[in-house]
Amino acid sequence: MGDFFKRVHVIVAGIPRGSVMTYGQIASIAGNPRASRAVGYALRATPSGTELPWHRVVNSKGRISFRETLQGDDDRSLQRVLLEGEGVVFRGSGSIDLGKYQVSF
DNA sequence: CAGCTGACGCCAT
DNA sequence: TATGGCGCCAGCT
Repeated sequence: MGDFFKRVHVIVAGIPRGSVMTYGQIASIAGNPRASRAVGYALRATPSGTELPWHRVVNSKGRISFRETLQGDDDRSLQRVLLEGEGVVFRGSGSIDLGKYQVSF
């Protein structure tokens, strides 16, 4: 794992409960404003079992990118369920209000 | 060393 | 609003 992955890990670990950050934002803070894809790769490569709040990372449109069907609930992703569990409200279109939940620095 | 891939972003249609 | 195409960068083969 490169240094970039480590930084992404640290940044994501610091996202407060009930808030989110975008891939681009994380990439920027990590040092490479255009490495948003690499951020997704970093999260995907993260071994399960860690307590990394990966579900608090969404794309620039405030939408979920990675969908994992949940047993008995076709149209909902695990990520969405986890966020709703923290109080994040999804709009009918399936997006969240970034202006309200995104962490700002 | 040279592609290939992806939990993305941005702009044109 | 919804798609589609292309650029980007780090890791993997």
